[in-house]
Amino acid sequence: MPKRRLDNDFALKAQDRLRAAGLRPTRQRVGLAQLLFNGPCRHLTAEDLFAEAAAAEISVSLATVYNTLHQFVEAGLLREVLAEPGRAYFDTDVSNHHHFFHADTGMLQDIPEDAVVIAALPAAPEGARIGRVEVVIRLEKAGA
Amino acid sequence: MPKRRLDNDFALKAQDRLRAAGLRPTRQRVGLAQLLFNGPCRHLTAEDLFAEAAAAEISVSLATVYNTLHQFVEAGLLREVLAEPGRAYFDTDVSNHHHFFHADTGMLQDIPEDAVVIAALPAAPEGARIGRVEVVIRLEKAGA
DNA sequence: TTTCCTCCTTAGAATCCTTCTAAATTGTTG
DNA sequence: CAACAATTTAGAAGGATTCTAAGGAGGAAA
Repeated sequence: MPKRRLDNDFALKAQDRLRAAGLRPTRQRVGLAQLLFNGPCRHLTAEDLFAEAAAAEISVSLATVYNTLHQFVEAGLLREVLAEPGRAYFDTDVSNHHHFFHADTGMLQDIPEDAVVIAALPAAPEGARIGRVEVVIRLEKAGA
Repeated sequence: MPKRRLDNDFALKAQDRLRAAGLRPTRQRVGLAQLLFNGPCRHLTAEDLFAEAAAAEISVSLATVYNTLHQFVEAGLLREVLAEPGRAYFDTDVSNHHHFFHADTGMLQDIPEDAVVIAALPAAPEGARIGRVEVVIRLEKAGA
């Protein structure tokens, strides 16, 4: 039984994950997948991930970070969240849930799925079907 | 009794509206307010409004359109809606309602308030209060 | 109405985030 | 290992929005 470092384990898992999604497990994609999916779920921007990669000495260009994030969204590995205009946030939690958005800090915070109960939805207009229902609760500072 | 053209009536209404919101009724703000608030509610971008102003021969710079839109949001005359990353939409309907977002066309469509019923919301985190609850229902093309 | 002061508008540059480009590299398959 | 297609890259390009510094306009008071 070959000895393995933890890093390699993670790398292998990431590889499988990518292959399962139909994405070639390149060095860059594996590295980014490790950063994204090892550890707890969180929200980040492309720049955030680019900085993390640099810190982790994973050599990758910003263009590839953008490409990879979109491919991961496409593949269902990530979700894109709308919070602020002019900046895209990505959520490593792809399960069905909603968000608080702290208007003062620009921070996103998860809301567990069952904390929001939607009792009625309209029918989709002709020719369309409902893809996803996204609830964002904007938060202001308390003493306003 | 002085004779008045319809335009002037609208202009007077817009002036009052601006004054009530604490905004000086400048030529540009009055013009934009007329474009925005005469006629049915709708969604538009800064560029849309800039083009409408040009078409209506209201001389105003793009910078002022942006400034004015934000001031109107601040004053509660408009709402900003999140739909696509990288582009801000403004909604002339400030009443409580939600939106369909057509993923293929980028179009926003209003949902009457009572078509979405939210039965439970989480409490706001410590130090914050809930500002607004925004529901966006993403629509895909039907045959997908 | 004239003055004065402040707020507002402006054109253009600047900035920010994101995508594109064309060339070099890498993964995969035979 | 060769060959091919997919991927990565740096830098340029793009689009939306904000900033800047200067001139212009509202309106309160004289």
